[in-house]
Amino acid sequence: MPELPEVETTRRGLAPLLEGETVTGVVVRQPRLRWPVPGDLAACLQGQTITAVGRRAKYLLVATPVGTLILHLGMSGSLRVLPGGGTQQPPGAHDHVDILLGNGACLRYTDPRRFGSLHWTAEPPEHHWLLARLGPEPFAPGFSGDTLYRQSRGRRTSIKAFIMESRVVVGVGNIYASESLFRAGIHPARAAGRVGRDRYRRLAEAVREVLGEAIAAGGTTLRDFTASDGRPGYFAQTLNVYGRTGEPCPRCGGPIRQQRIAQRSTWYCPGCQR
DNA sequence: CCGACAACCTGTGAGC
DNA sequence: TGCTCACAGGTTGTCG
Repeated sequence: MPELPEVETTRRGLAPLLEGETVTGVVVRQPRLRWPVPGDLAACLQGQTITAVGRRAKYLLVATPVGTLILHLGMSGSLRVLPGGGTQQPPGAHDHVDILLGNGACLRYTDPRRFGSLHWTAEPPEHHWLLARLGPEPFAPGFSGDTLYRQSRGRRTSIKAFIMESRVVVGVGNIYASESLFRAGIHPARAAGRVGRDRYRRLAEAVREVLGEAIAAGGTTLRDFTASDGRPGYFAQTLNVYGRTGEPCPRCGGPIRQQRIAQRSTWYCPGCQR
């Protein structure tokens, strides 16, 4: 999926196209996503005017006066706005949901692997069970090296698994975990509880830098991500270690190593990261 | 409570 | 060319 920068890129692309529009219809072709699409989604959204498109962690929040559509793109999801109610582009096998808008456009949700989800809530979205236990946003004051240090005391899990925990900080997925740890000079397999305060301060800064630069570049293009306007992101060109097995480390020139850590492929420089 | 792992899906690319 | 296998951006739930 889209990691946080891709979701934020999608949000920025969608917001001006959706805000102020009224939902005139909802077509659900495939309700079996990560969680079933609510059967009454059409009834909830019908006739509502979209007031804002927000984001919490990797969830997109489409707000209306009476409730919020909570959308997750999973590993392979994407959203596009199509003109002409989408009739000019007949839905493909993985185009699971269309949300029709008053101006004749169509918000189309596509997700081959179906790890994404759509929820509706009439409550403030932060109260929803999916969002209630999330940790701080990386750019919020609640996220810092000091909080990382405190939370990690006694933790024996790898620091890579630790910074990918959504209760610790949201938005650090598999790509940016490797990239952040490289910038901070920390070995991804090191136990989280055995990293000192100064190194956590560097890590917090690295997370903000990496995510911030990726957002500025419009996200990372890998296999199947494109921004909502169809243009690719350009951050992939600036990845230091992710997917670069055997290539020279940009800092020391030694070969980048790949290792399975926290059940996911992980890349690091054994010379620069301790 | 903690940590490891399975599970949910389809598509793609490598290797034979 | 075609088959099989490993792996892919996420997250919850379960088990020991």
